[in-house]
Amino acid sequence: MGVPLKSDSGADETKATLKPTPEASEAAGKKPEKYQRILDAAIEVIAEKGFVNSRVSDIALRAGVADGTVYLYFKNKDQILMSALNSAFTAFIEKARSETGRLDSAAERLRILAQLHLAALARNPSLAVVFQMELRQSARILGEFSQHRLVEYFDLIRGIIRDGQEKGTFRSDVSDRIAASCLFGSLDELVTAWVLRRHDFDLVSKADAVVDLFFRGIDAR
Amino acid sequence: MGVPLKSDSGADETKATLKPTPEASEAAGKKPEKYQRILDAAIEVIAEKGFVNSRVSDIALRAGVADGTVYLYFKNKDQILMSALNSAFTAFIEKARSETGRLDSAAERLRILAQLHLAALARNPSLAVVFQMELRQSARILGEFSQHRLVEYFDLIRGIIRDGQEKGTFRSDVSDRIAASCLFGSLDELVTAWVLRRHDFDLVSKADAVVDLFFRGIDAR
Amino acid sequence: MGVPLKSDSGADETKATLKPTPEASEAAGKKPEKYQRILDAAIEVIAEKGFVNSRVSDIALRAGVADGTVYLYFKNKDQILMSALNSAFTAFIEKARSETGRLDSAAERLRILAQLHLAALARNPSLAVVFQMELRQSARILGEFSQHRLVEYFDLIRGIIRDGQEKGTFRSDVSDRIAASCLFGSLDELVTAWVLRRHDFDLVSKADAVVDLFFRGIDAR
Amino acid sequence: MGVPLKSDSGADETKATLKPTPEASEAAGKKPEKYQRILDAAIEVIAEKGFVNSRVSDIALRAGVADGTVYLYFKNKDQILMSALNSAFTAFIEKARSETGRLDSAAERLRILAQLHLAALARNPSLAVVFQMELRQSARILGEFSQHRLVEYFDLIRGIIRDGQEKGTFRSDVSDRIAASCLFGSLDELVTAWVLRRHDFDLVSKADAVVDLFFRGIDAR
DNA sequence: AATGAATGAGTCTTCATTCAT
DNA sequence: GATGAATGAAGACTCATTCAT
Repeated sequence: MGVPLKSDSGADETKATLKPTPEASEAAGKKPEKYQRILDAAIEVIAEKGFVNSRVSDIALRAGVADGTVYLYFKNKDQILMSALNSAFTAFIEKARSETGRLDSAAERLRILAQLHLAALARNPSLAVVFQMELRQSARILGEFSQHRLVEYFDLIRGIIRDGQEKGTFRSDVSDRIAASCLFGSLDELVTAWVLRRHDFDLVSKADAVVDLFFRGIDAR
Repeated sequence: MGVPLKSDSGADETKATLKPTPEASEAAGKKPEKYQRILDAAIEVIAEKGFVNSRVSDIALRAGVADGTVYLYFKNKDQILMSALNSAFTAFIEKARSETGRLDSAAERLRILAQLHLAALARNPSLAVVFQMELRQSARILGEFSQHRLVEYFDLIRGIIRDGQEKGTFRSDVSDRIAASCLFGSLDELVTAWVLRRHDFDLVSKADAVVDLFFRGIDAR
Repeated sequence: MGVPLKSDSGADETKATLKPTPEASEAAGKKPEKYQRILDAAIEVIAEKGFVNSRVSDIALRAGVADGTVYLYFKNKDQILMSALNSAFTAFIEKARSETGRLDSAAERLRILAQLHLAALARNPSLAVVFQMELRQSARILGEFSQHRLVEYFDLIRGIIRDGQEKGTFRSDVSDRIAASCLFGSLDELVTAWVLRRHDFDLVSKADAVVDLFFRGIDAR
Repeated sequence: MGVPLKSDSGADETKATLKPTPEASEAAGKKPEKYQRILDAAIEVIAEKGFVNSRVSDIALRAGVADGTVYLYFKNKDQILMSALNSAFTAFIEKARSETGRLDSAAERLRILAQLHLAALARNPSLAVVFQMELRQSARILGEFSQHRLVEYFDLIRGIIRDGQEKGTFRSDVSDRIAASCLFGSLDELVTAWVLRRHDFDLVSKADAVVDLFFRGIDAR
């Protein structure tokens, strides 16, 4: 799974949409600033210890609030992870759609997408850890959330591929679903390796190699 | 990560090597039959509920033994998962090495590898779930096990790719590491989709499409 | 072993020093009242059933708190016993030092000490049971605690004896260590008998007989 | 409490009485040699780890028998400790009675008794540990055993003291019960110190000093 | 008689969640 | 809204004891 995203603190012009609408109704009348602080703390803590090994009190401590305060902003522990993944995802998807939308070439759009994917995670290593390590779990444990959001992302990729196929840029004898799986899987695996190897290489600079391989294949001819 | 494997019940001619060496010395003087039964039960239960949500008593119940008996064969709950991943991995790697070893063409070896990868997981859906969902977790939670074993697999793939590059079959302007990541990631993502979508398509039959895409790329020309 | 002490509820003028310093820093920001309640409950329960047969839930129940609450005040079950012994010991030693300090005659100081020893345990029969029955165990099981605290008490006794020897009140041909052992052992045995015979005689009133026997032996004439 | 004794291996002419009648009927038709081996192993293990921390399997291992075999000779774990204490006690008491019986002077009998007490424990340090550390526990936990056996010992001491009082050797204004407590307590405390200080002094040679102190106190003149 | 694999009852401890202040 | 002390359900693990061989 592993999914690109962009934390609260990064959006440019999309920021306005994200902050004020903390993808839920939880943070009703409370200070959204504290909501975000808890979310950021949660991502850090979960990245360090994993979701199951993270105590709500750890998160509260890191966020500088009391344990009980967490429950003013989140229904339960699961919702914290959910919200963190969700908000990051939303930010990423928004940006991905807007950035790729202004391009014509399907190939160029995929290249940009790959760069955004890697850049989003490279920018926030903690979030990257959470996405690569906790998302699959959550897929089954925390319900269908991730699947829905991932499907959005997959649909974006598949749409671009189909577009390229219709325009004759891409081979049409390949299922767009499988092609999307391969591209996503390639990027995802790269991020996982980057996480497991503790960021010992530059992630974003690998985008071109991956996309190039995806485009041209490994065959010598 | 997601990793192919083959449970006890699957090996053909390699079976002899696998069964008698239940990668552990734990089950010293006890019946290896019971060891395997607990392992199989564990895989099923973990596949259904996830590792953290699986009770040792669930596993014991499924295996038809008393709770305490589990601890005659495994040091603790973590070791059960560890052993399951490990034994399946070993079985897969052995088979992969032997099957690919008898081929000359690097391309053909990759194709076979992809088929084995998908077939191993398709054959044992529970194990597939465990690998796709729990392995990354375990990478961080249960220590470095999975990384070491995965590296073995990666090295196998990379070796074949480098061989193809040296023989001129594959492009040499692509890092073997990145290429291996892409191939593995593509297969892995396919399996994850298959798991999350509850096996609603035939996994093994997709091997050719993935390998073909990996070989030739998506570019129309 | 068996050691006199005085629980929270008994100090006269020394109370102020004892209560505010519940020899622990554990119960940081929590109500010290609850800390003491758990300690008292623990002493009662342990006195009745012995340490190993006492459930933490028994203690919690007796203290009128939830099981988990015990762990807000004590690190684990061992620490409960530790703290009980320690706090009682501290209270006794303080009082013993202050009471004997205001006397001149070594003989008189030993007599008072013996009375305090017996009185402290007679006053809190549960604590007496714990001291007579659990302290030796704890010497080996819970670490060196009891030894250190007992040494304090022995040193107090030995100091008085040496003083008497120097002043010519006591025979000098007797090792102060052995003499202290005999006096302590005599008192301790008396308390043990009192405990095992379920308090069927008045403990404190035996102090004079014991001291008298001890004196007529060690007295220079 | 702490009680003198003499392990199986030490009795001279009393041995015959002890071995063949392993104070119970447990070892019915089994080899008494194995019974004794288990008992000795138990004493060693319990001395090292304490009763509660000793596993039956530890004892079996040390005795060189299977776990289940222990239960052919002993009803349960408690009975092992019980039997160990009991058999040692019986051996000691028998010897004490016979040795003191052949003397006339009450003073001399007490002196010999003290020497036997210390010698019995000094001879078998493991047993000494068990007696000093586990006996009080067992007094309450394992039932009334120790009390009954201890009463035997106390009665022996008290009888000698009363005899001395009647003969005018000892002061009559001292309760024989208290005097016995003091003598026993003094010896017991000495042994405890010897155990806790890991045998860093010679135990038996202290007998005279203790008895001397006791005498000069209780002596009519 | 001896074995030792199997049993399963028993308990300490953790930690998400609540709620009185 | 914020706090954090209190709650108590839940579960991994141990080990005395049994019994089929």
